[in-house]
This record gives sequence, C-alpha cells and structure tokens, in this order.
Amino acid sequence: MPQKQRADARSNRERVLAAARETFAVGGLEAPMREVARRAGIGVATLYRHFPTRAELVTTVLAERVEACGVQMRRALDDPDPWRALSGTVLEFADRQVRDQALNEALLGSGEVGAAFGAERREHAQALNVLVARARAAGVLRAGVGVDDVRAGLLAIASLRRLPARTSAQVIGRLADLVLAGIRV
Amino acid sequence: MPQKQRADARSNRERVLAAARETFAVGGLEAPMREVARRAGIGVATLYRHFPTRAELVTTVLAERVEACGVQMRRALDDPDPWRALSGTVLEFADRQVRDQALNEALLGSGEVGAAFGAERREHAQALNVLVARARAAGVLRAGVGVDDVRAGLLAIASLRRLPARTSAQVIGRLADLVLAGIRV
DNA sequence: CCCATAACGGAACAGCTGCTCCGGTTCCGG
DNA sequence: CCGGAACCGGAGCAGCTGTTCCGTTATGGG
Repeated sequence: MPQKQRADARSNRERVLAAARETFAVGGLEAPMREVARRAGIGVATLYRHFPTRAELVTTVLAERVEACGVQMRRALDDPDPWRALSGTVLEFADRQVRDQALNEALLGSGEVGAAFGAERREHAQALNVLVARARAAGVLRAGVGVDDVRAGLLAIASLRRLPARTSAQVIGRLADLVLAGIRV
Repeated sequence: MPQKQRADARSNRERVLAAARETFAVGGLEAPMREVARRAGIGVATLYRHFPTRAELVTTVLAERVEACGVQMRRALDDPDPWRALSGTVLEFADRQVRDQALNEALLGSGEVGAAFGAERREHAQALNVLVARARAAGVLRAGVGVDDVRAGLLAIASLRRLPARTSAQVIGRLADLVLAGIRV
C-alpha cells in the first residue's frame, strides 16, 4: 500500500540514503544533518520529511550493514574448522571497521543507536559464544582464554575508530593479528 | 617576579585547577568550561582570566600526569629485566587509563592538546623503542613483533575510553593481558 | 493542459558550545 | 580607614547543532 508517494519524493529518499551512507562512513555518525542534506543536493526540511529524526536516518543506514554482519556470523557458524571460523570473524570484523567508520556504534555503542539493534547484538553475542566454545573444545585456544577476552579484543578494534585515517588501517590490522596471537595456543 | 597577584586571585586559580582535575577525569576533556567554573564556584570570566583558552587549562591540568608517565618510563629503562620492563609499562599504561579518562588524549590524541606535548611523546616513543629492542634481543618476543605492534596495543588500550564506566576497567585489564600474550614468545 | 496538492527549500527557533565586555566588588598599601 | 587598582561575575556575542514553519515549486490525475 505504499508507492502512493510522488516520483520525485522517492528519488529524493534514495539520494538522502546514498548521501548519508557516504557522509557517515567518512565522518562518523556525528556528521551534521546539514552536511547530509547538502551532499544529497536537497534542503534540510526534505531530509526531515523522509527521516523525522536523526536517529531514524542513522538506524536505517546502519540496518543493512548490521544484517551483513549477521550473514557473516551465520556463515562462520557453518565452518567446520573452529579456528578458521573464529579468526575469520575477528579479521572480517577488523576489515569492516577499516571500511566503515560508523558501523560499530550500532554493534557496540551504548547510546540510542546502539539500543536500536539490541536483538542483533544479542544474536551476535550468542554466535560468538558458540564460536569460542568450539575453538576451545578443539584445543586451539590458549588456556584461560574465554569469550570475554575475545570480546575485549573486538571492542578494542572497534574503538580504534577516530585515528588519523591514514594510519588507522595499519594499526587495526596489526591489532587484529595481535589479538589472534594472544588468543591462540 | 610573580606573586604580585592578589591573594583571592591565587586562591581562585587553585580552585579552578582542582575543579578542572575532577571534571576532566570524570567527563573527559570535552567537559564544558561552564561546568568547570560552576564546580569551582566562580564565574566563567574569572576562569578565562586565569587560563585564556580552553587548551591552556587542559594542558596545564595534564602536564603533571604526562610527567608522571615520563617518570615511569625512565624507571622501566633502568629495569635490568627486559620483559618485566616492557610488560610493566604496558600494564601501568592500562592502569593509568582506568584511573584517568583524559590522560591519553595528551599522549595519543591528534588534536591541539596532543600537539602541545610533542616533546614528551617523542621521548616516550624513543623509550618504547629501547624497551622493545631489549626485549627482542633477550628473545622474549614472538617472531615478527615490532614496536609498531606494541604501539598498536597501547593505542587500543587508550581508545577504550568512552565505554560504560562500570565495565571498562575489566575490559581494559583483559585487553592488556591479551596484548602481552600476543607479544610474548 | 490545468490546477489541487504533495513535496520542496531556506529562514528561523531553541539550546549548546567557547569566549568577551563591562559595571560592580574586594583587596591592600599608605 | 580610605581610595585606586586588581579582580570578579553574569549577561552577551558568534557559531555550531537538531528540528520546525511556511511561502514557493512542480507533479501528475482529470
């Protein structure tokens, strides 16, 4: 029953989403609404007509990426090799972090945006539990390493956002390797 | 030739510094100047008379803590046990991070406040070089681990600021152990 | 082709920030 | 104890933010 909106309205909605994706990826989730509107080539009022509040725009943009993480998680759960599943998840997480400055506030943030993805976060946490349990059962984890340690590593990788952009990719890569080295037996 | 200022002026300066220490440690370096002034029980104009700009207040408050880090670094350089020197530095860094939400922007931040401590940062970097080189020479480091990896670990620890305060201490502790485990042979 | 009306855009509002101006207050040497 | 200089405090400025109001534009069914 939608599709009643005018053609220009729908096209503008797409423009807004595209602009928001770019803007948030580069400048983080705190990027001004005016900046998104300007990049989309429309006025702020139009932006607010499509997304009545800032949080709504942010969650809409992030929903698709959070879902992509879920897909990756489910794929890891199907991997018969426990270490490859766990290490792959860590590396993939680091890689997403390098490419998207905004994703992690949805997965790890404590504010309004974080709360909007509570269900997905619980699902990811549950999947991580399973991955770590399998890895431990396979004997590839150093003694004493638990889910909380892996989660600490992921949190650290995610927190490396806001670094001089040029160096952050290298630092994140090194840290991911470091975390894996610290986890493995 | 100082000491020409009136008694109330000097007392107010102390009040400002005390209030700034509290405020910055709890709320981070972005805490509003009005908040510092209110906590000190004075007006904002008085605050700005003693510290003409926000950065000046911040650097004054941080200078003493940065110096404390320098002391610790020099002590580590005197330690004959290379691994204890390096691991102690990492753990001490993590501990400071837990106790002070603001220190690391001076040591690692890329903004104006970070630039103000360029000399100290270079000194710390140099000391870290030495510590890592000694540890490697002693054969306690995993093959391929370099200064950049240690620095990535420290950066990660520092970036864990802005977490739900109750959990951050545990997470930081786990991460510090994880980094050490990833570095050691 | 026309015009009701959905959709638009920019000025404007409210609230935050760092920082300054200026009239009133307080200290302290003589 | 007095008076001028040193000092204080809050109102105010400029600039940022998210969000809304309302006059203007232009889509598309008849």
